[in-house]
Amino acid sequence: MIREAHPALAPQRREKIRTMIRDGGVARVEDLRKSLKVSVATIRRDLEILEEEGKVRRVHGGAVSTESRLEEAVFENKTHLSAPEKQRIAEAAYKLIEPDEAIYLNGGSTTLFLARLLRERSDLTLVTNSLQAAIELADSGPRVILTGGELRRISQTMVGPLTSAVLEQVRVDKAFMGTMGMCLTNGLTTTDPNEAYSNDVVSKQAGKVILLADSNKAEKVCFARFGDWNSVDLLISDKKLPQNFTKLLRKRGVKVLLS
Amino acid sequence: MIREAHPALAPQRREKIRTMIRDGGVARVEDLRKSLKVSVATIRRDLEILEEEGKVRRVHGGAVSTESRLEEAVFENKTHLSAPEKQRIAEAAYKLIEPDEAIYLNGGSTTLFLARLLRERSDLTLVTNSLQAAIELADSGPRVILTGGELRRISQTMVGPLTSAVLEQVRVDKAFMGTMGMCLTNGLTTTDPNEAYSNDVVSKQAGKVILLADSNKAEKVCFARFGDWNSVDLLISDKKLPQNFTKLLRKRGVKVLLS
DNA sequence: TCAAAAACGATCAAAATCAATCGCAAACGA
DNA sequence: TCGTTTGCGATTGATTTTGATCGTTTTTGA
Repeated sequence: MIREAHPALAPQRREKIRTMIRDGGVARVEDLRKSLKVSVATIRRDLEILEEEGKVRRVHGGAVSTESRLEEAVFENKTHLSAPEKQRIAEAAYKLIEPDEAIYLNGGSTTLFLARLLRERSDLTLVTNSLQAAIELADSGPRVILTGGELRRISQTMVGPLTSAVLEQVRVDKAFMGTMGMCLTNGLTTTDPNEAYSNDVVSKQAGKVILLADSNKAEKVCFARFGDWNSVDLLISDKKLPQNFTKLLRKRGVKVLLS
Repeated sequence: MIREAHPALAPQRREKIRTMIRDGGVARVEDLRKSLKVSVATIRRDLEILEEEGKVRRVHGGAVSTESRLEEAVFENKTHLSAPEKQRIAEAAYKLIEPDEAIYLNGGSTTLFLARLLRERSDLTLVTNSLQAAIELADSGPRVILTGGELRRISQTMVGPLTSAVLEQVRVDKAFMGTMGMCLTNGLTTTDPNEAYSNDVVSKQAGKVILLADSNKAEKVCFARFGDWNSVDLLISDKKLPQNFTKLLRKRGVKVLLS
C-alpha cells in the first residue's frame, strides 16, 4: 500500500470535507475521494463522523450541507408528522385568544397551524418571527408585525440579535411558543442558538407564555436552551403525553392542557 | 444500462425539480426528463416524494406548484406591467453589485425582479423590507436580513417606525430603491407615509442610493414624500424616459442609466 | 361514445453505492 | 523491543437507486 508522502491529518481532512460540502451545498463521495486522494472507505468513515456531529447529512452517493436548502427544512418535513395532534393543539390554543389581544408566534409547524386559524381574526395584532406565518397571513387576518432579523433558512424564521431591536419595542399579551425539545431536567431547547435567543427575548416581553408541543417533544433535548419552566404559564400538548411528565410539571407550577 | 458520468445527487435533482415547478408554476414529466437527463421513472418517483412533502401537487402529465400561488396572485398585476423594462432595469442594476457586498432592496415589482437575479449569489448580504423578496430568496441565495416592522398588505412590505430599529444597526453598500413616483419638482413619492418613512431611513444608511424606476414613474407624484434627488446617486430607467427629464436630472448631479 | 395516444404504476434487473470485515503499516507507551 | 492502538485500503456481500418493460388507466379528439 502506497501512502501519500504527507497525508493530511484526519481532522484536517474532515475539516476540508466539511467546508467543501458547506460551500457547494453538496458533494459526492467520488469527488471527495478524487480531490483528497484517499479511499472511499475513508471518505465514508469521515462522513459518518461529520454526520454524528451534525455538520453534514449523508445521502446516497455523498452528503449535503445541513445549512443548504437541500437539507430539507426540518420544519417542512415535520409539518406532516403528527399533524392531527398539532392541529388539535392549535385549536386549543386558539380558544385562549381573546378579542383585540396582541399575541406572538414563533416558528415551527405547530404554531403555523395556529396562524392558519387566525385568518378571520382582524381584531388581533400578531407579532411573529416566522416567515411562513407571515406568508399565511399576508392577505388577510390580524395586523402582522414581523420581528426582522437574519433569515434562518432551515426554519424559515428571523433570528439573532437584530430581532430584539423590534421585540423590545412591543409587548404581547400571550406568546405561543413551539419548541423542539422539552425536558424536565434540561428545560426547553431548540437546535439553533440564535433561535433560542429570540425565544428568550420574547419570553420576557410576554404577559403569558404558552408552550405548544406535541407529545413527541417530551424529554427530547436539543442543543440550545431557552427560557425554562418557570417562565412557562401553560403547556398545551396531546393526550399521548406521559402521565408522569404531566404530573411533575403541574407540581412545578406549570398548567398543562391536553387537547 | 449506461449511467451519467456525474449524476447529481438525488436531493439536488429533487430541489431542481421543485424550483422549476415553483418558477414555472407547472412542469411536465417529459420536460423535466429532458432537462435533468434521467428516465421518466425517476422523475415520477421524485414527484411522488415531493408531493408527499407537500412541495408540489401531481397532475396527469406532470406537476403543479403549491408554493407560488400567493406570490403570483398578489403581485401578478403590477409585476406584468411593463415587465420587460423592469427586467432590463433589474439586470442593469445587477451588474453594479460587486462581490461580497451588502445591499438593500425595498418593496416593489422592479426590485423583485432584481431579487430573483440574486438566487445564486450566496456571497452577498441582502437587507430588505419586502416580504416577496424574502420569499423569493427563502431557499437559497444571499444572506437575508429582514427589517421587521408592520406588514403593509397592499405592498407586502414591512414598514413604519419599527423598521428603523433594525435598519439603524446595519449598513449597506448600495440601496436599490423602487418608487411609485419621481418628479423633478416634488422629488420621490410613494403612496404610504410609513413606506416613505422606511425608505427615508434607508437612504441615510446606505453608501449609495440607486433608484430603479421605469419611465412610467416619471413626473408621477404620490402622497408621501421620501428622500430627495440630492440623496440619489444613480437612477436606472428605460429608454422611454423623456430626454428632458434625463437632462435636467443630470444637471442636478444625478447619474442616469437607461437600460 | 369510442378508439388511439399518452401517461401511469408495478415489477424486475443492472449499476452504483454502502456497510462490515479483514489485514497492513505506522504511531505509541511501557 | 514488544504488544497495543489507530488509521487506512481492499474485498465482499447487502442495499439503494435507477432504467426498462409491460399491462392498466387517463386523456384527447373524432
